[in-house]
Amino acid sequence: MNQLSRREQKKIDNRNAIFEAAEELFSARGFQGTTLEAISEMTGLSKGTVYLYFKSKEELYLMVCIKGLEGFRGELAKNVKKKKSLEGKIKAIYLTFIEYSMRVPMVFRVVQDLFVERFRQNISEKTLNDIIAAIMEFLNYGSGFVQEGIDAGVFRKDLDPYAFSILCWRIAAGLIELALLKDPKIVEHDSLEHMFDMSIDLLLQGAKSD
Amino acid sequence: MNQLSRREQKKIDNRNAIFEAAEELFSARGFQGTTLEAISEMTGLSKGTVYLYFKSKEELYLMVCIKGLEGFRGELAKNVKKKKSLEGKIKAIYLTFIEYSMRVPMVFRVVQDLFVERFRQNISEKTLNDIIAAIMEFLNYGSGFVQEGIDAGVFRKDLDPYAFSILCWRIAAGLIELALLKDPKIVEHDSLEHMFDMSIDLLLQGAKSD
Amino acid sequence: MNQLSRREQKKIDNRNAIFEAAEELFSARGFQGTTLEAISEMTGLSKGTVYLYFKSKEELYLMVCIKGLEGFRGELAKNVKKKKSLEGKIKAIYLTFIEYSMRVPMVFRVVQDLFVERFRQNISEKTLNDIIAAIMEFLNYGSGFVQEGIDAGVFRKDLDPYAFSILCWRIAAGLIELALLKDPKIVEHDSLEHMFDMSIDLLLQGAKSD
Amino acid sequence: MNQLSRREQKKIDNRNAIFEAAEELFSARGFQGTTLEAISEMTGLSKGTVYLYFKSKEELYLMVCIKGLEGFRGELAKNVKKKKSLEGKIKAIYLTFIEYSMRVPMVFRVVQDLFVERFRQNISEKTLNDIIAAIMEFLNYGSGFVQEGIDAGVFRKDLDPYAFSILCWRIAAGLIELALLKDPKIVEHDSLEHMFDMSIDLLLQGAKSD
DNA sequence: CATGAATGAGTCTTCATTCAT
DNA sequence: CATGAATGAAGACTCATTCAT
Repeated sequence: MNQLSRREQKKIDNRNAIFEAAEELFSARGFQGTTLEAISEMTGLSKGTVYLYFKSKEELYLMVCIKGLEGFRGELAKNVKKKKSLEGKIKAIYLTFIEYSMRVPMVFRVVQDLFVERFRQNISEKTLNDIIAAIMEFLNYGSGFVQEGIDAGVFRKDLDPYAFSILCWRIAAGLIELALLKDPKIVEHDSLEHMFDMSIDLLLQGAKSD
Repeated sequence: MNQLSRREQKKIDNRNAIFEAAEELFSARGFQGTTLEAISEMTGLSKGTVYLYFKSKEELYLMVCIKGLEGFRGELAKNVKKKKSLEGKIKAIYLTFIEYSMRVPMVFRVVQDLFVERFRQNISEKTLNDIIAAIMEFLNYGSGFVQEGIDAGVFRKDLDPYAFSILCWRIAAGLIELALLKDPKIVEHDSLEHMFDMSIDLLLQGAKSD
Repeated sequence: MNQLSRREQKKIDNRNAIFEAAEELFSARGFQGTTLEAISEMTGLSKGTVYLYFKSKEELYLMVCIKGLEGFRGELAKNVKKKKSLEGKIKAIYLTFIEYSMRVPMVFRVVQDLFVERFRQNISEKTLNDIIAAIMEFLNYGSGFVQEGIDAGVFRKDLDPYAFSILCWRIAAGLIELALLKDPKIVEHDSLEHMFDMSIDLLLQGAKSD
Repeated sequence: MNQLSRREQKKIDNRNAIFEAAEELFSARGFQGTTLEAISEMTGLSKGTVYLYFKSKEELYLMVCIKGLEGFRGELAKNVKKKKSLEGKIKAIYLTFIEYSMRVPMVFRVVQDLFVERFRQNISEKTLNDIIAAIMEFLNYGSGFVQEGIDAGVFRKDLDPYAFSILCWRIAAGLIELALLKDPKIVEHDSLEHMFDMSIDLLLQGAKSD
């Protein structure tokens, strides 16, 4: 049983090693730019071994995306639950997205890429749709709260909840991109923290009625 | 001399043809996704000919980026000059950036790419700095007007002009990314136009004093 | 001893299981098209286990071939014995060959394969000669009856018994190839049954004196 | 013009070299057994070059098949025209098939392979259908003459022309396979020639009324 | 200058075989 | 004996780059 468990552990370790290497490489070099060779080198495993754990480069990519999205989903639910007010919940979504993207940039990068047409090449329609569906789920999650706010008279009647969610998402994404730059030639980190708050406050303020 | 000038003209035409094909293809398919084959097909010139004008695929890419930034600079100056009010000028910068990015996505792409490690690998330090300098120049250009606004009492005294510029830039970028998606699975184009206006109005409103 | 014999039985069972899976797969998909993976899956045994019983994929292939030829030999003897008349015996050989080939295509395949250079490459001279010897044994077996027929005045004096056997063999082979096509795009199975009978009747009629 | 023609000639030569190497290799080793490496080595050209002339291994394979079938078609028409009698024409088809297969064995082998299910793996449905269509065209060509014979009262009324064509084809194929064996361990060439005539005579005799 | 044929390094993927457990 | 994870040598195919014409 000890022996078995050592073997099993090795398998799990290998799988994780491949996964993590993939996360890092896909995130740094994108789908096309990442080679199986690089993954195998980084893990110290052979190329063939990668195929024991994932049936193709694309599946591996999809797994990385999905795992990241699920991690985000969990964190989101937790943080939103903590807040009572509608505004607090919406703000929590916004800031959780930013905070999670900063902590697990791979997911952000990978979704960001998929989202830009040119990186879609070589990725199957199905994988694409799976991920787009996940994104839309998050957008709808946010829209729900916005709608509640409209119904409660807190937000403007003429606000399109879905459009507002997208706006928030894209603004956050725009800022995260900047924040992820390791080399802060353009802006310091302190200002960024400030921008995160400033931007969501601005957004919420704009959404409020009168 | 006539002969010579005709030949010279031909050279210029060829170079331009390659340039334009490259702009379109790099912008639609990215660096890796664009093949020399595609460029040569689109221009009607041979693959070998491309190498007479540019010493490598990468050099061509950089040339295209740089030219795009210069084009943007020109357009920006022109549009800003048209507006009298400070707010109008700032809005002009914001919207010119969006409009130009939609029309010549290449420029937008190159700047976005800088954010991603993988593109830095293929680009020399000098070129990188050149492009970052160009970006900061634009940011400072915007900051100038914001500062004017603060001095004139139109904008809040506590506004950081540079940070505000960056915020505008990133918000615009987040939206452009979405807009550049040809396949509007997530949002329709009409809503986007609306978002462009909504976002800058929101930003300016947030910046104003009181 | 009971323990031992149970273990021994298990060994025999495993060997047989591998053998049968190999027969089915080699016959359906050929040597190259059959993977160890498929064999191991079909038997429920691991890939490594296959190597405990056979030292390579090729050895397994040869074993399967040889066993098939022996099976055919047995069936042939049995069916021929049942028939009293010379013609009946010859017909029995012909039809047993066809029927056996349809039921255990592997045997048929291996003999056919011998005709093709590519299979000779992977097979040792000795094995090749063994198989050719087996074929000639069958041909001579048939020739014997034909010779009897000539001696008895039933068949034409000028008939070459060995050549006639070969003719029968090749005709049967030509038809079997067609019949083994699972996808009856070219001819339906009913017509095939008819062709089997038609062909041997034609052959025997042609062989008869007068 | 001399220069141009030398270049053009080189292209034609290369294409032919690839074609011939492919014919030989496909015929000797089958589709799966033939590697691009082998083709490139045999021609002295690089692997990449093969792809300049044929867009895939499969296309090359298809080309080889088609060219062979067309060569056969031409020869067939010529030889059939020479004969006046129906029986002569049918015999001409039969013998032309044999003679052509002996002279250009690649085509025979390649078609023979396609015909056996296991070699179909890795070959697209389209290629397969193209070749099956060509085979059926030949079969129908033969059937036409058989039908004429039935209508003219020369052949038995109950003869199925298409089935008879197939029978002839398979018998011929069975004999050719044997004849193509370079190493005449089983039968000498003289006997084979005799078998070719014997078999068609037998077939025609069987087809005749009464 | 222009061409485009040729190259060969590089990419994903498969699979027979080995070996530590 | 049995396992199945790991390997690495191919294999088909792509593409930036070169070079003879």
